[in-house]
This record gives sequence, C-alpha cells and structure tokens, in this order.
Amino acid sequence: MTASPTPRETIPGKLLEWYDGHARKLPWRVPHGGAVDPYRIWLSEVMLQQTTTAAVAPYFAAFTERWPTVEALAAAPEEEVMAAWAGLGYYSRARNLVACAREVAAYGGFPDTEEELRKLPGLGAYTAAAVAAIAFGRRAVVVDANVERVVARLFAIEEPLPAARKAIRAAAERITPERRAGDFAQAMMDLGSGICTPRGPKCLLCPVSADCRARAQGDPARLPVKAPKKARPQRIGTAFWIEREGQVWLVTRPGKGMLGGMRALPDDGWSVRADGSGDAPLPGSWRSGGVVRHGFTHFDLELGVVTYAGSAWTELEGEGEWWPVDNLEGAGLPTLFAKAARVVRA
DNA sequence: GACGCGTGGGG
DNA sequence: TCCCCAAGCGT
Repeated sequence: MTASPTPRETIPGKLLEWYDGHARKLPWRVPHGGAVDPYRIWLSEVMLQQTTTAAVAPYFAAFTERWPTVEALAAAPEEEVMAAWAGLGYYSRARNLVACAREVAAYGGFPDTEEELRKLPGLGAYTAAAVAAIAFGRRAVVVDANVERVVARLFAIEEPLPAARKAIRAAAERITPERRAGDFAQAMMDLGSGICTPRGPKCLLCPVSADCRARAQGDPARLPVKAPKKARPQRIGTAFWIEREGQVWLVTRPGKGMLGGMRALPDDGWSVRADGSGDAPLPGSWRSGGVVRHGFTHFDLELGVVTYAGSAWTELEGEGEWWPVDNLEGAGLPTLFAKAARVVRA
C-alpha cells in the first residue's frame, strides 16, 4: 500500500497550475523590454505595502514614466518624489524609496539575494523575499497578509495573530517550492486576494480546497484568529489657510512623524498632541472655512479649517512658501490637506 | 511585541 | 454609517 501524497507535496503543483491559467494581469507583472526588471518589481512591491493594487496602479504608471530606471529615480530631488507619492500614504516609504534607489545606483544595481536586499532601506522581511523570488528567481519564503490567511486556513492554525506568525512561516516554508518560488508567491497572493478572502471565501473555486483543513472543518472564514483591535480615539485640530494674491502659504512638515516630509497647510499641532492648541500662526481675524473629517491608522481627526482675514503677512514666522492656488495639485499635498483645500475653496 | 504610520474600497 | 482591511516597515 502506497502512502497518499501529503499536502506539502501536492499544494505547490496545484497552485502553480492554477496560476498559469488564472494569474491576475497587473502592470508590474508585464516583462519590460522582454525581461523581468528588478527596478519595477521593487518599486511595485514598495508601493503595494499595505496598499491595494487599484490604488497603486496609477502611481506605478506615473513613476515608471517619469523615472524609468533606478538611476533616474536616484537622481531625482527627494521633494519631487515625495510630491509624486502624495495621496498614496505611509510617506516614510517614499523617503526610503529615494534612499534605497541611491544606494542601489551607487552599488551598480540591485543585489540579487534576499539577505543583501534585506539590508536596503524600506525592504523588510516580506519585500526582500518577494524581490528575491520574483525578480531574481531565488527560492524565498514570501509571507504577507494573504499568505498568512491562506496558510492559517490550509493548516488550520488556531493560534491568534500575531503570535501565530512563527507557525505560519514554518508552514509556508514547507510548501514553498525550490523552483518558481516567485510565481508561487504571487499565486498565493492572488488566491488570497480573490478566492481565499477574509470574508466569504470562494472555496468552490479554490484549487487547493481538497488540501484545506479549515475547509474540512467547515468554517474557513474564522481563520486566522486575530487579536482584538483598539478603539481609535478622536482628535480635534485646526489648519490655517493664508491666501494672498492668488497664493497660499504652505509649510513642509518635519521628516519624521505624521505625514513626514510632505507639504502641508500650517496647523495647530494636532498631530503631535492629543488635540491641537487652536493657536494661529498670525495675529488677527480668522473665519471658519469648513470642517474635514479624516481617519488615520490610529486616530480619527476632525480638522477645522480657518481662513486668514488679516493683512499681517510679514509676521509669518518659520519656513514656508507661497504656492499658486490654481496649481495646488502640483504641491503634492497629502489627502488630508487636499480635502481641506477643497473645502475652503468650495 | 507593540506602536506609529495613510488612504480608499467593500461588505 | 461603521468596521475591516490591504503585496509592511522602522523603532
């Protein structure tokens, strides 16, 4: 009597076969000039950190059009890259992107091993493994939130996240093939994105449903178990619209912290306190310009926008610049301030 | 391991 | 409306 094949033996083949027929068509998956371009793989992976493919697509197109190579990106002024990233969120990624591009350009190209990639700014465990596997064909164990979910279900891992990461990685290690590790990783992510979804998984369409212990148990959607989330506190703050002769006063935020390194309207400190002080950057009269509500990762903000009704512009203190109001898009404002500008100008 | 860090879409 | 979540990283 022959032992039947184990899931670890059958899963990679089934998944790769499924991927060959069902891979999503995504811009960064198209070979560029007939070959895989590590620059495009790296750029897309950084943009995709905690970000949906739909949100990334237009930014990927704009970046690769404007900066076709890592050398071009390395040569770009950081503030231009920050502005081009505006709206995509998690702005430290943009700063690290520039730093990484400069290291890579100075080195003469991307390193081709997971270990060396991991040393670059902005490349953590996930991205280093993904680039090594997808761009360089290395066997690397690629674990993102999709893989965590798929693996937790396949092996019915009951331990809650994040403590389960160790067991999930070990299980992912066991099913990652020696060859086509990059396709395997993308297959797992496509599966997690379209079939093995957080809610309402489509097990009838799943190529590995027969190997899935959570499916066998009857309720795959309950896995992975997650620790309860904290409530998001509410903060209140004020932003200041100071306009003169068709131009508005913009500041550049400090490099670290909320919206770090981005152009912004002056504010009353809501980002570094529980609430803003309400203190204006200029003496004189202010008028209400509206209210913006915006959700961040760890708090909700109610931002009042007030417009300057005085003429003591010379008393403006600190760094800043007058920006043409009819070209605010070019300033690269984060979404919060783009919303504030929209409200004021409406 | 916990926390800070954006934004938009879907159920 | 609200809540969840997304190809995580750095400290």
